[in-house]
Amino acid sequence: MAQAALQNTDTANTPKAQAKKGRPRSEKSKNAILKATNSLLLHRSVQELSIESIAKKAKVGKTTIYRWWPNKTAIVMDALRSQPGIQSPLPTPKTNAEAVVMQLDKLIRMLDGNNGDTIAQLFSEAQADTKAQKIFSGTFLTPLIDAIEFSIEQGKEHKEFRNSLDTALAVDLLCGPIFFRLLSRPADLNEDFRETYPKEAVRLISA
Amino acid sequence: MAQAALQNTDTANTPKAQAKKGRPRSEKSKNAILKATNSLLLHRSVQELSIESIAKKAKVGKTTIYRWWPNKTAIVMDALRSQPGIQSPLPTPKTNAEAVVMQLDKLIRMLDGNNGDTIAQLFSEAQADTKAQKIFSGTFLTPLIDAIEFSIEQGKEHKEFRNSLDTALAVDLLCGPIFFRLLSRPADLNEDFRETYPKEAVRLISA
Amino acid sequence: MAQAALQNTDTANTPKAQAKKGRPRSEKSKNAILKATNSLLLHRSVQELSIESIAKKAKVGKTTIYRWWPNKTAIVMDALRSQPGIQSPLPTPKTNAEAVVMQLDKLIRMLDGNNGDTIAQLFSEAQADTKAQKIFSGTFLTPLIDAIEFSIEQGKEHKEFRNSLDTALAVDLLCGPIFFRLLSRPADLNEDFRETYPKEAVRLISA
Amino acid sequence: MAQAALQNTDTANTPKAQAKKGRPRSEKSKNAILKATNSLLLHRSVQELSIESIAKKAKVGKTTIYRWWPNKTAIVMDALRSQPGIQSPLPTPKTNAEAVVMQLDKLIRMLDGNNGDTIAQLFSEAQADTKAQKIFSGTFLTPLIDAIEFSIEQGKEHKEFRNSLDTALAVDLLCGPIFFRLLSRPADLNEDFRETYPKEAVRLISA
DNA sequence: CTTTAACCGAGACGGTACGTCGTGTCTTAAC
DNA sequence: GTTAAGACACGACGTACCGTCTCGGTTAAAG
Repeated sequence: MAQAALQNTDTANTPKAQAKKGRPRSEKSKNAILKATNSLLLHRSVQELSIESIAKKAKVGKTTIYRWWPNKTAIVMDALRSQPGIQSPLPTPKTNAEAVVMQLDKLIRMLDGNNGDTIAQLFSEAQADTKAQKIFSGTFLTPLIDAIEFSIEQGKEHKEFRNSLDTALAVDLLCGPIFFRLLSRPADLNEDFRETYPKEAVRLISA
Repeated sequence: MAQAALQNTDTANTPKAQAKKGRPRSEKSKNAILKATNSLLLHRSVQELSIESIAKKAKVGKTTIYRWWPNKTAIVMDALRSQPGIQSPLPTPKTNAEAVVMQLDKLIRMLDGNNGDTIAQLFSEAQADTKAQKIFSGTFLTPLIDAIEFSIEQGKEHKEFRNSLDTALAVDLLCGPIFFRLLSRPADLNEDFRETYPKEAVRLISA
Repeated sequence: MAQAALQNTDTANTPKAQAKKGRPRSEKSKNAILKATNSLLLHRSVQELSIESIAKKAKVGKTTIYRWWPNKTAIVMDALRSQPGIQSPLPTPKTNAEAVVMQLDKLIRMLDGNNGDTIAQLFSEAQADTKAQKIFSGTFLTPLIDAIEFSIEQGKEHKEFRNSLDTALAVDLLCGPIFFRLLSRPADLNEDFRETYPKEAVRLISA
Repeated sequence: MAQAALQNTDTANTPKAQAKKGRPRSEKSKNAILKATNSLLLHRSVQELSIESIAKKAKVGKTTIYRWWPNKTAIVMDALRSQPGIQSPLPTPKTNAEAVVMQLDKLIRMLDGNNGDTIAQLFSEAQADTKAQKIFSGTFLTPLIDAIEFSIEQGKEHKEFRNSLDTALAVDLLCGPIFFRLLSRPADLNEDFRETYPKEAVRLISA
């Protein structure tokens, strides 16, 4: 589901009883790094953000950063996730069409505002850097697409959508315009759009 | 019109007869720079492309590059434009709906292949860098959007599209899915998609 | 006496019966550290030798090293000492002049070969680092100088050397050339030199 | 001759008419670097001296340093050379023995004081680092040894020294004690030593 | 047919950030 | 209380590019 996007992944990786040796990871440093990252992103773009500046601001060694994150994209994704209010749960939808509407609404909400810029920039970096690509897709894009695909498939089974609907194309039709606005005219990704677009879009593919 | 996108701008800047003294701009250097840029882009991304590497490959002073282009984005846009076969003219469309289909077809054609990656990367850089933003929007995005908007407006006048259609939204609905594929699953931006999507999309907004 | 040089100092620090609590020092770790140090020094200089590499090679925590040795110089000195064959006893000399000759011969023997490089490098490190200075002087240099000074003083009492001989200067005259060769042309610190120099040097200061 | 030691070498490298392209080397930066180096060496050892600190103090890019000097040793040697008063010319000696005395006197003078420490440290670094070795030997040690060797050879021809004298050994006997003091008891490398040692040493090898 | 001025290549310049390494200290669980 | 493991803050390394700045040397229109 859409709320899986931006969900922290490192909660599930303590399978049973790891024989941990050595000094454990410092939660303090981790938090300082994420906080510093969010703070710096208020005034600069992801590309302008340097690992050194994060380390300096967080009063942390660069090594500590490199030890735990493979690249800048991964840090920024984690930093976004750590923001309170990102993970609001969706109310249970009655129909699959309604579920899609809610997912789109949530997506627009997430992309509107400061984080929108940051996510647009991450989307960007992913275009050039394979590593960033993987991180961004795996953490954000794939969960989002999967959730919508799932709702559409379900909707097809429940006869909410016609069976001839190409699921992949439907996802593009639903999400594409949102991202296109984000990337080309972010100012138009406003409340007005959020209120009208999701229903309109779902109506279109239902036809 | 769509063919305005990627159109060279430096044809219009010789207003009349500029009484230029001094050595004129070296066409040889200009071509060497654009050629080197295209050549380097075959093996690296736009972000990996450095001005120094262009200068070195083109056997040209860095100054010469900085004298004529404000930033990397501008060089790359020029380099793309300089490729033969980019500027194929469209056949005259019979209806405005057909015009839109042709424009979308051309867009997909342009984004499919090597240049697609490069354009995606330019789109990216534009997210962070205001200068790049201006160059990319002005040279590529705005002409594209304008052309489609124009066709839609004309179509509304000729009753091909309903008058209640929000032109801006229609552009997003038409172009968004294409760019979303480009950025999220570029492999799916293939010939098959090119043949089916434009008509389907126009059909949708005509409804 | 010269044989005091490179003599282990930690034999005297078990006064009687220390009521030691807790886990005793691991001899195994100690030996592993010294062995690893000697092994690493075969392929790299003292300055290139890192505490981390010793710890890794010896499969030992860095803490263990820092607990027992104050610095790299101390480890290396201990490692040199731990090599078999370093501590050959001198035969009893008949005269003090002969004693000096034997001490010089032993010194050259020690500096010739692999250990020569290492000692030269220790000598070096001592120039910059006060701690290293103390360790190196106390463990190697001072015992050496003291022993030679002692023999000369004795020799002056026994009329083997003239009374006007400046003892400190004599030590410089005897040892200086050896170290100068070591540092400037180590290849010339060979067997030939070892056979001729000590006698010649003592002859000179006897005049 | 001894005064060749520490003599700047970059005065002779403009053979005739170099077709110099590009921006010429900035003398201002060069001087700032050497000055900063000397200044920093007053309070720290050569090993403690970092390239970054030089760059910072001299307000110069690190690249500029790396462009012109291969390593720290080379910078420090140049910095020493650049000090005024280092290059005092020797008065013409009457005999070769006198020449040697004067060379030793000059050497002691050079090693006494702040620069002595620095040279001792350079001597040190040369023990471990092959590159440093070459620089130090070529710039300082070899010229010094050559000069003394030359005087001795001349002295042998003029019957000032006996023909059976081993020139290399003589150099060790003359210089060794000076360096040994420098490295082992630098405080004893004082004016008193400078006044008595050279004559005494030459007297010894003349015997 | 010389001036004159903009252009050109080369490459040095002060900077910033990179990702890595080693330092000496620290914090665990295991013995 | 020591040990192995290994995380920590810190600082320096040498490299790559940035965009700017001199140089000496073209090149062509203007005088």
